[in-house]
Amino acid sequence: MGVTKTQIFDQQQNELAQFFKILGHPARIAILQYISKQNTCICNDLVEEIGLAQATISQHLKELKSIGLLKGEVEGKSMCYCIDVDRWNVLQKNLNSFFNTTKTNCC
Amino acid sequence: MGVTKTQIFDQQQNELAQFFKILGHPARIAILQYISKQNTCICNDLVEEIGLAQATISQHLKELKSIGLLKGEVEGKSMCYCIDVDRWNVLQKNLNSFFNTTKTNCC
DNA sequence: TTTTATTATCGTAATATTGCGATATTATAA
DNA sequence: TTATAATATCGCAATATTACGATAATAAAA
Repeated sequence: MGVTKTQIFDQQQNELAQFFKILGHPARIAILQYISKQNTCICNDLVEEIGLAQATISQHLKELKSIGLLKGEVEGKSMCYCIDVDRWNVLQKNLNSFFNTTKTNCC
Repeated sequence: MGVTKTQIFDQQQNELAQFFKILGHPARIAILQYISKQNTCICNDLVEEIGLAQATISQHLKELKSIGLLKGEVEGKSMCYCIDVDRWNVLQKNLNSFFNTTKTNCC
C-alpha cells in the first residue's frame, strides 16, 4: 500500500492531479510568486529569500520544471529561472475547464 | 525532517497550497467529477464506480470536506454528498487570482 | 591550472500519504 | 429489540514527500 493507484484513473485525471499536487506545497507557491515579482529572472536569492536549504530549493525547482511551469537557462555560473508563460496559460485554462465542467449539474 | 515548514510561509501561501494539495490526487478528482455528473447527489456508488475500498473512499471524501468543497447530508441510512458550489466558486476565484497575479512581470 | 561560486544530485532521517481490513457508529427495517 | 445496510474511524503496512548535509558538476575568475 501507500501507492496511488494511478492505473484505475484516466490520463486526464492523473495529469490534472499531478499538476495540482506540484502546486500543493507552500514553498513552490512562494517560489513562483517570488520569480514573478522580479522583473528579471531569478537565480538563487531564493535560498536566502525563502529560508530553506539550497538542496531543498533546487529540488522544488526541479518539480516545477517537471510540469513545465519553469524553464531555466544557464547564465554564467548561475541559473536563470523563468515562468513559462505559455505553459502557465495552458495550465490555467485546463484547470478552469475542470472547475467549470465539474461544478455544474450539482444538486 | 519530512515536515513541511509552514511557519516560514504566510497564510495565503499555506491555504492555497493546502487547497492544491487536496486536489492533487486522481481519486479526489474522479470523485468530484462523478458527483457532478449525477443530477442527484451521491451516496456510495463511489466505491463501485471508482474501485477503491470503502474506507479509502470515505477518507478521500473527508479531505474534500475539510476544504469545504463537499458538503454531506444524512439521507436515511446513507450519506448524500454535494459539491458546495459557493465554496467551489470562491476557490476557483482564488486560484485564478494566483495565476493572474503571478504570471505577470516575468522575463 | 587552481580557486571560487553556483547549482544539481545522492543518501538518509523524519514525517506524511495512501490504501485496506477490521471494527465502531448510525439509522432504517423486520 | 434485533437485524441489516451504509458510512466513519482505527490501526497498520507500504510507499512518497520533505528537508538537509555532503559531495559532484559546471563555469567564470584569479
